[in-house]
Amino acid sequence: MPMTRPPSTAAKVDRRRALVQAAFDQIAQRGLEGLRLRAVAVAAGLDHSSLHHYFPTKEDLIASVVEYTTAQLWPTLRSGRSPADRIRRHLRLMAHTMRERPELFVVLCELNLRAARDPAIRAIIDRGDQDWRAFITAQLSDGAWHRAYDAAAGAELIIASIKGATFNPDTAATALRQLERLLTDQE
Amino acid sequence: MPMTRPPSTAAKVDRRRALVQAAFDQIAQRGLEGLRLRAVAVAAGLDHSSLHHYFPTKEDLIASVVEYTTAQLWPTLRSGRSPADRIRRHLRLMAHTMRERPELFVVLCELNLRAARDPAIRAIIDRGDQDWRAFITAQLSDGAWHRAYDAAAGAELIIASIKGATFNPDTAATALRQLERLLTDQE
Amino acid sequence: MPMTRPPSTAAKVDRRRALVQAAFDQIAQRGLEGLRLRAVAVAAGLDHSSLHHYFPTKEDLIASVVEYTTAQLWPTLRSGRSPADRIRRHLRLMAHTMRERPELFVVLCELNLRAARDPAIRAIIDRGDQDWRAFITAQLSDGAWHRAYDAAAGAELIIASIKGATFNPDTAATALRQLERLLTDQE
Amino acid sequence: MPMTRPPSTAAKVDRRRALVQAAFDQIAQRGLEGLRLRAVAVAAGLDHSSLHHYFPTKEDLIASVVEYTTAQLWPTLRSGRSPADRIRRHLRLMAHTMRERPELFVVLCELNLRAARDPAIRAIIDRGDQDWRAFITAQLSDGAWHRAYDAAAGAELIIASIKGATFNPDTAATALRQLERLLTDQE
DNA sequence: CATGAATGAGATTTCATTCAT
DNA sequence: TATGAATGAAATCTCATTCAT
Repeated sequence: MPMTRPPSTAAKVDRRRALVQAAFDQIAQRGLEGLRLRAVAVAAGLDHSSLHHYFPTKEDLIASVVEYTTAQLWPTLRSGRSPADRIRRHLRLMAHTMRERPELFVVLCELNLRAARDPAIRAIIDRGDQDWRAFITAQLSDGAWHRAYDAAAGAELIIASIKGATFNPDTAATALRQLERLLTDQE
Repeated sequence: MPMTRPPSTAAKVDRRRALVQAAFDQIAQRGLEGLRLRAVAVAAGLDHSSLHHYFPTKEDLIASVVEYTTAQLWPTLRSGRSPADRIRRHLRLMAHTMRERPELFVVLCELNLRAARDPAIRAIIDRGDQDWRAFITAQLSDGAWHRAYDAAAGAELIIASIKGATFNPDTAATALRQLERLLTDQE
Repeated sequence: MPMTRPPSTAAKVDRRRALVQAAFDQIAQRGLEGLRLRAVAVAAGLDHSSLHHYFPTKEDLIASVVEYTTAQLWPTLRSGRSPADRIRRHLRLMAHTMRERPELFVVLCELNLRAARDPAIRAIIDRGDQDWRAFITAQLSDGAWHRAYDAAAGAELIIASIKGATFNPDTAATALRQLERLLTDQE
Repeated sequence: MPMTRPPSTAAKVDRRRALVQAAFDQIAQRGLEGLRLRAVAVAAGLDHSSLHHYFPTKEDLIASVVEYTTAQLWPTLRSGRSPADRIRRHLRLMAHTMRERPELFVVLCELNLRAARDPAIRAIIDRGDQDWRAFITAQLSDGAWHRAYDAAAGAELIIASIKGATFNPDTAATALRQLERLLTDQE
């Protein structure tokens, strides 16, 4: 029983989006390992064969999920009046997001892990990480950080803490709050 | 006529160990997702069916790998003369191990991720984490840490940093060194 | 807003021709087994769905390829002043064509093979074979051949030799030249 | 309902043979294009998954079919008292086999055709062809053939005729008989 | 105990074809 | 008329697991 939907350009974009979203959800629930194209297609409301119309291969779909996921995160940057304020806001926003949208970090974690073996994913993630790193380093260099310290090293610590906090969602906010305190007490 | 070697208890233990080690190696190389029982059996030098003799199900084998992996890490604790020294040593030892035996952390990462969906693995890992957490908290409470801070929160930060540092092996040492500096400068 | 060109009859015929030619090329390169309608359509410069407008089903397209292919071959007959000369020319022309346009024979071979299982194709090919057989038999009966021999049998031999020579393009000319010598030495 | 059969070594060989035979039959009936592993497995009386136990990939199975098929043919050589007699017997045996076991030639034809695009098959077939060519050339050089002619060229003609005769099973015997007459009349 | 043959469930991918627009 | 989205059927291959031997 063929369901006919308006195949306008907008619809095509919607379909792609729906598929990516569905794939994201699946990864969040069952992990990259448990990602099944059939399930994704069903969740997006179309035949598993049609999925290949939009994403010829599974890797293509995953790549889109990587882009989608990282894109969700970076808009959280950039707000705040001073460098120190921006770092503070960033840490809190991350902790907040971990509570509100834990899937985001779960999926990111999955992707980070696979990136270790998949250059294609590695590339996309690295791109995002570069921006992230640059942002934090800039704030630290710009006064959010005791001059005696190395801004780059500080950025690595912040990034590591955030990534690692993901593994224990319950205590993530606590850990990041402690980091914030440690950093601001240096000023 | 197949030669049946007398399966002494020692030999049996050796076989199990070999299988777990082989599984660990496979996970390190190909990820949990790429873990194939046949490959494990071959690497351990026996038939894939014999593997089921020692580990009836795949999950059983993985559980043993979890135990093996965590067990590799905790002996690294406990050395050092003062609490602050023990924390310092711990951080450096972790950074050192990340360089020397990165597989340990790769595998741990894989297992941590799966733990999110697998209660059995979750339990084993949590057990290890408890000890870890307890050790760090103890040192922090015991003077390794500025009194104004919360030892438990500090422990969470340290754990998160270490776990997260795994994702970027290149900058792991830098990040942890920075954390160490931040902590010790509080004294 | 898609530009709809007036599909004049001439253009329509051209489109069909282009499709058949493209299909022929595909078969030559990838075999009947590797014939993909989408690839054909792309090669002919139109949409895969438009192809179905000209050839409702894959079989229809193939049938047209059969006709096209056989049609390419028979014009090579008929020249020469005497029966013996015509046979000689025919053999040489065939050998020559095998070198110059090997695809023709490759495709013919593919079609011959499928003809064994597909009556529709069988019919078209047989029609061509009949003319071919008749032509050769006529020449042989007409003096190109030692009277003691059976013209029909000779025709079968010639046809078999030519078809079989296709399989080894390198030695095709050699084989056919030998046949020619054998035949003419009988005169 | 698991069917348990004696998994002796002999049985294993039998199973492989059965699978190759079944594959051969399938190719004879439906062509290489129509070869379906499931159908082969069913015809051989086992699960389609078990087939992969014996032949990891489809190509492996096909390779075995190529060997099996060519092996069926060459034993037909070598009998006869004189070179001329051996050639005569060879041609008649071929014609006879074409009538009695036409599948042999159908399959060979399919394989020859695919050999044009598949080097692996090409290699196996070429090996057989070399022996065949050598045998015929030897007989021709050895007196089965008028000295004025080139033995190698004669061999090519014979091979081409036999291969080509396959396409028209009805007239194959006629064509080959005519070739025989042509050759022997040269003596 | 150890082995290898066997299975069944399932995953990705391909492709001819159809249906609205 | 031409397009591209959608479908369903099917095909190859993988893998954990089980069962005789």
